[in-house]
Amino acid sequence: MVHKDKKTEQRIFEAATEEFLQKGMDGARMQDIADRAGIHKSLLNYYFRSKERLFNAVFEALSLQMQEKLTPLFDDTVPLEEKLRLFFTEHILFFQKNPRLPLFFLNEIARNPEMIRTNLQKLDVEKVFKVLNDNEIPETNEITRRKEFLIQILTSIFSISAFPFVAKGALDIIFERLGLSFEDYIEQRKQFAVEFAFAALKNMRSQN
Amino acid sequence: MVHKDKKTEQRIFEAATEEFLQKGMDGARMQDIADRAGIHKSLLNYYFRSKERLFNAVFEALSLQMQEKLTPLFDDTVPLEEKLRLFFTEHILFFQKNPRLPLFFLNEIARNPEMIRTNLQKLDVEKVFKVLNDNEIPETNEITRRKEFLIQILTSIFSISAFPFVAKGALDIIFERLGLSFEDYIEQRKQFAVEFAFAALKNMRSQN
DNA sequence: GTCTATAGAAGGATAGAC
DNA sequence: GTCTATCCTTCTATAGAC
Repeated sequence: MVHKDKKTEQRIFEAATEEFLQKGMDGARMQDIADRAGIHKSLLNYYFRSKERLFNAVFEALSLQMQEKLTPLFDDTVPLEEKLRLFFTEHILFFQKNPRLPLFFLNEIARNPEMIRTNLQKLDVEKVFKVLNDNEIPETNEITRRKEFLIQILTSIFSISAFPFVAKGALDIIFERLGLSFEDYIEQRKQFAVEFAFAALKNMRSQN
Repeated sequence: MVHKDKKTEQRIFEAATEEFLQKGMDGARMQDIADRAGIHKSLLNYYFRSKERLFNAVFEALSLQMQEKLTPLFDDTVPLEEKLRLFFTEHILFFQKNPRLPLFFLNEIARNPEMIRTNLQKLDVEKVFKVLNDNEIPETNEITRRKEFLIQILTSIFSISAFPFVAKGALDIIFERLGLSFEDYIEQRKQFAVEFAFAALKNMRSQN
């Protein structure tokens, strides 16, 4: 529930963010957003005109937030292992605070790629490549092959921190039967992710 | 579109599977399912009584299919690298044929964990552990720590093959800007996944 | 088993009073 | 700016003819 003393527009926006994150565009109800915000349904249309516009406002803010948090740039002088540690720490902490975000994000993109495409104009893809330095990537001959290889590595690294949150629902069920807790698992993952990724990169380099 | 010569019930079921996979429970429309099947809307209720029951039937069949395909058991005599190759080949091929399945699955579980829990009674969690042999897991002292460590490894391995499909929508946009294709990326991943996971496991073992 | 017709409910959006 | 009342559309589900 959103606090009463904030401006109505912001209360609506925050309530809508919660509702959309939890139920997605299709599952979210304008009535439920109004209830969360503690205001009348018709005010949603007064401030944001339609459900679609309200959703777009929320989605745009969230994807901007993700971009800022998830594409950190590292100095060349930072050693690889330390770089991975910073990378995973930042990612996992962010997802701990926003556990529903990755699944929401991927889901809405899949459901409506055309609408989303216009919302992602600002995404600076080149920045993603700056996460690793040249000397940390196994050598290859051609430029294209190298780009493809880098993408394989980056998606693998990213998946190590993002996937547990995307799969949280399924993992909760599995962990319950094994007597484990998701929270502990995530705490351990901060360390494990570094070791796993570092071991992989170190070993692949020496193989090449 | 589903073929006319099949039994109505099966045509409905297949049409519903397509619709639910594409739009999810909330976004799917009974009218659209009927259109896909080429029959009248009211027949959906005649055969499956309600949207919820139709969804449950589809979900149960899909999760059974996933379980069968995604928890292969390996012989102890198969070497680790070969085991990983078989594992990733089977997973990625399955996801290539059913690219929407992982996102659909994780999404529906997140949206409705209670309803889903009853649908997953048959999930044999212990089988998941049989993917790796004892001697392929870095050594730890306590039993619990060991179980936690194994889960870290298995979720990492699983994410390497599943995450690209979960994130397909976002990757499509990124790849488009980089002049890469998702299909090529997946083909390359069959080989890359083995190398990455093998390198990580090999190096973590020697570290311990 | 399949169709037509329609009920009944829910959800998004707007008009208008205050 | 905020609320009440209401419209209109969409969607699920059912009744009943064939």
